[in-house]
Amino acid sequence: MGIGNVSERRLAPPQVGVSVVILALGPDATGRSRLWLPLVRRVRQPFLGAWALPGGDLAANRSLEQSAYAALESTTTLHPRYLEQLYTFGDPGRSHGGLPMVSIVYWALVGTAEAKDFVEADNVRWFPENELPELAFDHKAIIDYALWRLRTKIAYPDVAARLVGETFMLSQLHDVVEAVTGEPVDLANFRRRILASGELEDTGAKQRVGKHRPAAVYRYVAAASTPWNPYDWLKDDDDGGVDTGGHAAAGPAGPDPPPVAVDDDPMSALSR
Amino acid sequence: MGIGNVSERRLAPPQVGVSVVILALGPDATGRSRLWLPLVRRVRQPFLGAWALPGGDLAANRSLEQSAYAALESTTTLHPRYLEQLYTFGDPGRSHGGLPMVSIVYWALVGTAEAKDFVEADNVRWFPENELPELAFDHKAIIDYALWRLRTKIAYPDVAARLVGETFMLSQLHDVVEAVTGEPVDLANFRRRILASGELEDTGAKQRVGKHRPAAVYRYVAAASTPWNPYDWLKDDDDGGVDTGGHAAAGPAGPDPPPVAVDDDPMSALSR
DNA sequence: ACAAAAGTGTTGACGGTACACCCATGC
DNA sequence: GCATGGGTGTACCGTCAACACTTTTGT
Repeated sequence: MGIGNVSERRLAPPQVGVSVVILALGPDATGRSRLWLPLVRRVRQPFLGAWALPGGDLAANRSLEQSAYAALESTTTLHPRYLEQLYTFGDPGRSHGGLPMVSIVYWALVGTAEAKDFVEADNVRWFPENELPELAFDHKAIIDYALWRLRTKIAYPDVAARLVGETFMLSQLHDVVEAVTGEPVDLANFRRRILASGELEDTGAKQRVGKHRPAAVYRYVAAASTPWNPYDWLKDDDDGGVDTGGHAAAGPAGPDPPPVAVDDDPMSALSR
Repeated sequence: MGIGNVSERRLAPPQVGVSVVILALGPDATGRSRLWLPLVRRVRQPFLGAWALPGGDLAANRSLEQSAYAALESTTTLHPRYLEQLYTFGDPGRSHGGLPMVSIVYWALVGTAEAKDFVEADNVRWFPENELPELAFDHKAIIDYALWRLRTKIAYPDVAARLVGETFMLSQLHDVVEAVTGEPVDLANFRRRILASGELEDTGAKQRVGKHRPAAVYRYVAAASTPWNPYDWLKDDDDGGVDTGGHAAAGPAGPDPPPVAVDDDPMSALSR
């Protein structure tokens, strides 16, 4: 669009995009677990040819979450098991010469089980978190921020659980936490803490990994006081006073507000 | 702008606004402390005449924070002591008939000391949190969300401190916490916990409130591992790898990420 | 029997809560 | 002295880290 001079461009409404930081577990060269994320190669200026977060313009008839989901679909067929708004970036200058740009950024977790169908299309590639290429705009900083968020939340059973498959052994969950934090975690205490949360259910199945004692297989079940996001209030506003559930259980240092439970049907989060 | 039919309007870029939930302490009818917030009366459709959050369009040459600050200035001359991005709302239908609208919402705390100059302009009025009028759009839900955020964070010394004046007695801080949470808090334990945080400094001054023993006067001093926001990474990205400081001190259940320390000079947060 | 991972028990440090108590001040 | 809030002491309890220990499996 040919808006010519500077003063006119200042009045032009900023472009609004929705981007997603998609995180999945995968093996690194040595076989250890590591976080991977898909990036897309830019096909236009600025930063033509550079790698960037998946994203797109916000369509006016879609919710932010739907737009984030659409961006996610552009790089992987995997269903997100977790999708949460991360932050909105909109400072002038971050586009480095393009139009002023507001980016509403989400972060998503996808299960590791399915993560092998890393659809490597022409302009999409998965990178391990510690070997990122040069990134467009301020996307490197955004990814770092998303990783920080993940690391501060990985202690919560639901977050860790959404990085593995539908069912899992406790040792898997433990590996995930150690991979994400980089810190060793006492397995015995981890077991107790995670089980005490009441958010894991023993499926009854056993799984043998080596030639050793088989481990119990668990499934994640949402806690009674479910995750919580601003849309709950929006809904209440419309249909009047539904009990929002005891989020007070989270306590004053609780697992901060707007996570969105994307259960097993990923569309459930989109139809709110 | 005269975009006529529906399919064209869908393609129109959404309007981007920045709004602020401004919170201050004030007395209620019985003299108890209570949260107050300023609202503005809408002067155009939709929701003409209804009360709404202060806000404005996002100017392309301003940062989000600057825009939030500008919105704040439209209702009060008070300087924010705390300013943090709350959430971005952008679902279709929330504008109830207007253009599709994305609202990037901040929340701000202003000190109670100065809060008496509630500039009650024609179209601005302060309301106590429990006696809000009918609100435009989904602003009621947004305010409820901001209040929830405040209540989950009020246990942290810095948040509580920013709701009172520059200096204060511990009993004042205690009153604030009780007013915000609505729960009684053991004063003796509150003292110890808050002092143990290391974020309060004894000014040496004493203040007498009744005819009783005078109380020590404290001042808030930022902790070594300071508050933390995404812009830190953006800055690091530009000038290369400055140590971001030990935000790990917050721990896994820590006081979640993006608060913005608005010290005593409110512009300091805007020049980042 | 042995190796290796699954899973349990025990202890002690720490932080928070409840509540009794002393201190400083004005009347 | 006595009332009133400022400020301290202490005992108890729950949570969690550390780490020794037992159990179950395959070879």
